[in-house]
Amino acid sequence: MKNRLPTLAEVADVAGVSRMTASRALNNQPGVSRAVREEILRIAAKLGYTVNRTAQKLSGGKSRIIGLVAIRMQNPFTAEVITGAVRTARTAGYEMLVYSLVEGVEPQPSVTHLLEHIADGVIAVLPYSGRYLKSLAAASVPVITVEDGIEPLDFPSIGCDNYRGARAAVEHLADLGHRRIGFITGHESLSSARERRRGYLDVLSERRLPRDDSLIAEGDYTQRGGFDAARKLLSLSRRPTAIFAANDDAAMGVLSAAQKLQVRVPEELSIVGFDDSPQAAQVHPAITTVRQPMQEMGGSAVNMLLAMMAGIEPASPVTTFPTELVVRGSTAPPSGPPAKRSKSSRAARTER
Amino acid sequence: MKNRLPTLAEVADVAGVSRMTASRALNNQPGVSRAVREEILRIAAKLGYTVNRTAQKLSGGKSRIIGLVAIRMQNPFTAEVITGAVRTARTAGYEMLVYSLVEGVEPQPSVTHLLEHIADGVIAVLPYSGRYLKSLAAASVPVITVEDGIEPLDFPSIGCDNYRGARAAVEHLADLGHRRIGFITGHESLSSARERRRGYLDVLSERRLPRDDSLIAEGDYTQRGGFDAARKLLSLSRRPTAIFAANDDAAMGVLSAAQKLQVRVPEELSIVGFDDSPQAAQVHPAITTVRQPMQEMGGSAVNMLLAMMAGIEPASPVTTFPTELVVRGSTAPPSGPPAKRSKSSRAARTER
DNA sequence: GTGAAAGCGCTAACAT
DNA sequence: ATGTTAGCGCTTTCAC
Repeated sequence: MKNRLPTLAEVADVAGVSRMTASRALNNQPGVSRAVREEILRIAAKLGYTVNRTAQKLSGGKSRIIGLVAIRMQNPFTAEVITGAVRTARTAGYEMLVYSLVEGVEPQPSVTHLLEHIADGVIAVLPYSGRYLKSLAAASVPVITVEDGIEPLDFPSIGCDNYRGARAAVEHLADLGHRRIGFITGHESLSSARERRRGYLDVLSERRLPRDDSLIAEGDYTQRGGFDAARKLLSLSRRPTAIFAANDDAAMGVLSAAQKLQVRVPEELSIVGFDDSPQAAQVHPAITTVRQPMQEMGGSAVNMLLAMMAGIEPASPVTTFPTELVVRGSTAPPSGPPAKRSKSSRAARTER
Repeated sequence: MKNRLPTLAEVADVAGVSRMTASRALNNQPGVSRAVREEILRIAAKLGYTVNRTAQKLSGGKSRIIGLVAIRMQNPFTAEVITGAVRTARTAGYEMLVYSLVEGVEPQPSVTHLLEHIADGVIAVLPYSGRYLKSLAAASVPVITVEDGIEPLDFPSIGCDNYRGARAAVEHLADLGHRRIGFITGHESLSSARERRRGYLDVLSERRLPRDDSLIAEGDYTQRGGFDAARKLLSLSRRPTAIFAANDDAAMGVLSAAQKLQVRVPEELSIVGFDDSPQAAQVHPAITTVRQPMQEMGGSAVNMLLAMMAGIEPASPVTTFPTELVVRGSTAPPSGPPAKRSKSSRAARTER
């Protein structure tokens, strides 16, 4: 623990060359003879030398580090994005460092300064709010945001098609024959939440399904929020036969609530979520959901960042990934006494 | 994005002082008149200046950054430890940066070099295997490990009392009157898993409960592993009336399996987990578990690291936190036809 | 191919 | 109370 880490100078000394030669050899740059280069590499390995990337950055070079800020890195969406980003970054020879904001702990005035000093580029997985946007736009290194919702802003960002995803979810339920479809909202301050709600409402009116505001319950993208909202919906005198939750965490809360209230899923209640988080596939019944390719989105963020670092601005600031409905055990045609099935249930069968 | 970040020199220039004076003012060091100090602070704020902590570190000072390496930062144990660590670090004026290893992606030869170059100390949340231990022991900055299992090694580490925790879990089931208690193991390469198993076996023999190897199923601390193991246990001709899973993820897998096989919990099957992960409280029924204070453990790691950075070695290398049984809905006395209740169920009542 | 000089942003140590 | 010098580990630029 008191050991100093080996430096370039030490490697150079042992090899009997200048630091520049050692630097070139270790960075795969031309201008070093084969023999000398190999000798240097051997010595570096023996000494356990690793370049100090912050010194590299300080001296005007690249650190080959990508920074990532996230607000709650354990939430499934963020975690998956990070995993995808780490994978792609490492493959490209970059390391990745995460700066995690924790609720209730005041961060730096600028959430990116720390990473800007260290990294060559920054990925922000943050709710796309004005609070953070300013510091992102003024950054000294390329920044790209990954969000499950994208405002049409002039800022490089990656997201998914929330509106169509939500439509697919509700259409699936309608196709199955459901007519009373509840909705649990996300954080309405997020555009993803507003888009998903819009998708829900549009399908309702297109299919001429009754729009009943009591079927819309406030959620906040958390499991607990989904649980509470579902309790409300399930205690209505005419309760919904299906619930579309704005994300998988909330959908899992719905499932818990149903189990607690002894409402059988999917027989008495169908549930659809959004995200395709790993957890959603693990519960029983597994949750039908709208998949967004979170790992790919993280990987794509890295690739775009790499391009931006090379001076290539993205063709379009906003990159939208398509979503895909994943049908699992939590959805089925309605079957309780209140449901009247007719041609709608036949439609379901043809579609699937 | 092309903006350079303001530097100390700029602040000093605007204030018309030397860089040293600016540095002293910004770091709350003595030797600056009140008036000058306030002026410098004002200017720094206006310019949006933030100190470059890597330059601070490079120049021989402290970066006031704590690094944390973790192997899968989204697993509940790690995530909770990180949250606790971030909270404590920020409170102490430190920033925290996470280096996340991802399965299937080869990391640097030394997993800590990168962080050692940046941080003043490193917290490792890694399986305590020889693979990583070497680089930790040889680090250039203080390192402490947080693990759900601790080998008795001469290395600063924080863990919990897995053996007693496991005992409490199994005793709880025995007290309730269960006699056929299954166990789903963790990764047997981890000492936490071996300790929990030992606790299980010891209680079995102390209580003179039948030891039946078919009641022990291999798990790996994952939900999927718990699911598969539970399927095996639940398809035995004489299946257990209770299952103790080596952690909460596995316990949630057991719950899924039970629900899939229409085995009612807790009426026909009691389930106990380990960790008290947030998720375990959110499912239905909520899972009885052995709580280990993960956030506190993370915070404690930061505090000990801070002390070590100040030259104070921990009194004992190993810090063990106590565990606590948290009884929730997933456990109840056995009641199915196979169970014969007698004095054991009475014992349960007296104890609880 | 190889090396010397200068400097990135900052702070100890030593001035004044 | 304030400034100067030197140097952290590295890379750029410009020699040879």
